[in-house]
Amino acid sequence: MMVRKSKGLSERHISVLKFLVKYGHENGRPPSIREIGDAANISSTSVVNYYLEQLDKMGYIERDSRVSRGLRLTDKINEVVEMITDLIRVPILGRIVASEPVPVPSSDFNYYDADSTVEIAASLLPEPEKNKQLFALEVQGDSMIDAMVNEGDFVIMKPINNAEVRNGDMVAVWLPNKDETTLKYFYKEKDGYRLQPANPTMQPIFINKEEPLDIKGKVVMVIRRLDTVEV
Amino acid sequence: MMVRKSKGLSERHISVLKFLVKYGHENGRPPSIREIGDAANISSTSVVNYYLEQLDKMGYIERDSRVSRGLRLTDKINEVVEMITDLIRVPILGRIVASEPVPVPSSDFNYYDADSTVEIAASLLPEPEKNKQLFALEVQGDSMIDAMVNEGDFVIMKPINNAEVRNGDMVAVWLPNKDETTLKYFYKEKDGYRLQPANPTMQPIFINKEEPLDIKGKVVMVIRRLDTVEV
DNA sequence: CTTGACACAGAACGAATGTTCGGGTATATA
DNA sequence: TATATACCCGAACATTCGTTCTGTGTCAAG
Repeated sequence: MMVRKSKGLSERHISVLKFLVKYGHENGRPPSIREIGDAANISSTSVVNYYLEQLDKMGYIERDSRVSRGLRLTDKINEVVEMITDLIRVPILGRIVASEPVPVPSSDFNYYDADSTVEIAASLLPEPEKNKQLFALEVQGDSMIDAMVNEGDFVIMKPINNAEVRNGDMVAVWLPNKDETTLKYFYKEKDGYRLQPANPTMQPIFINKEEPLDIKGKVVMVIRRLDTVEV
Repeated sequence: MMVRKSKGLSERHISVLKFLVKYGHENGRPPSIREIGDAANISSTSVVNYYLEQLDKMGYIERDSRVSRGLRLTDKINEVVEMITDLIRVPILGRIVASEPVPVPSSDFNYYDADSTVEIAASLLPEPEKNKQLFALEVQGDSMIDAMVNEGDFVIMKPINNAEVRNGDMVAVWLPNKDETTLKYFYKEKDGYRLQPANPTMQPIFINKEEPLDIKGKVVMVIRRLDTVEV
């Protein structure tokens, strides 16, 4: 039998909320009661309704009577977002500094220290990025300030090479001629490449076709931890 | 009778798309066929279906057969966003510079030059801000750089006074003691106020309770025009 | 042991909703 | 004039869907 919790959200509440988030994300509309039942292994529509009433009273959703798919998640789900979001653990491979090449995942070996990971919500990632081999780099110093990225931030990257890059991607680039790593928006142009800083007050770098340029990865996310109290 | 357009979107297509955007924004779910009919003055569900089929073929929406509210807007609506979004014309009252007080709308007179306006999509504004007396200021120089706002940007503001400001608002403040206008996040603290720059690398300003401080308006939007080609 | 709250199933009902079909009108084209 | 096409209506139909009602089993408090 199911374990009964005295207060708060039971497993069923959580699995319903999870499904509401997932379904809405995938379909752009709320699910029907029967769809919720299928997903949460509830065989009776009345029981689904029973749980939806509770979630309504608890303030997690709002319902519209007699309207198909008439429910809406409220801001309160943010309070339990850890319970309902699927987290992806991304290994922190090292640091990113202007003066050094960025570490990249080794293809043949897959050992990562369990401690050095960051967790990111899968729902925040674009679909194609989800099950890729993502990795994280901690930003050291303020040398990435022209990418609006600061000391202590984590840059989540997807490994891609020079052939896979597309215009407008923010990429980590190693410039052998300058011995420099940089985070820039990438644009291919007539006679070479333009690397555009995210900070609009700063000037782009132009790279000739002949110059070497080594794209290490595409930035899919930047995380700035704010749990430390700021004055 | 209705004017027939040979190609592209007719008035009905547009009014349907408009309603899809509006309804989805307000209710968090797509409308039913009959709801679309009511909004677009189409009396027959079959005619609504007829238009939805066309919008589907044209790529503006995707449909799921036999599913209530089974439709979804695609990215292609962005191509016709000017046609389907309601625009609000906001008067440009002048410039904002660090060394001068900001212009504010005069309450007794309401004449604005028709040329000096910016148009913003109503859908991008929070609901309560929509029908307020908004005004725009063009940013001159780079003195607002610590608010991540640059030369040429437009700052859309809602006039509010010292009593209406709430913690976390980004506000335009005139500091008589310094003869300075600044854009900062506002926070009330024990013994005064903290004005926090949007740029995290810059330091906040602390204002004592006794010091004068004149809040001119709340920033509701910043517009950076990118239609001019950048090199 | 009785009682009542809780969690659940199943069925039935009616309203909401998508689909389909026959028919109608205006405009343009051959 | 004949014909095709786009646009539109109303009605009927079949699902989908939300709602409601009856009943069952568990468990803790009295």
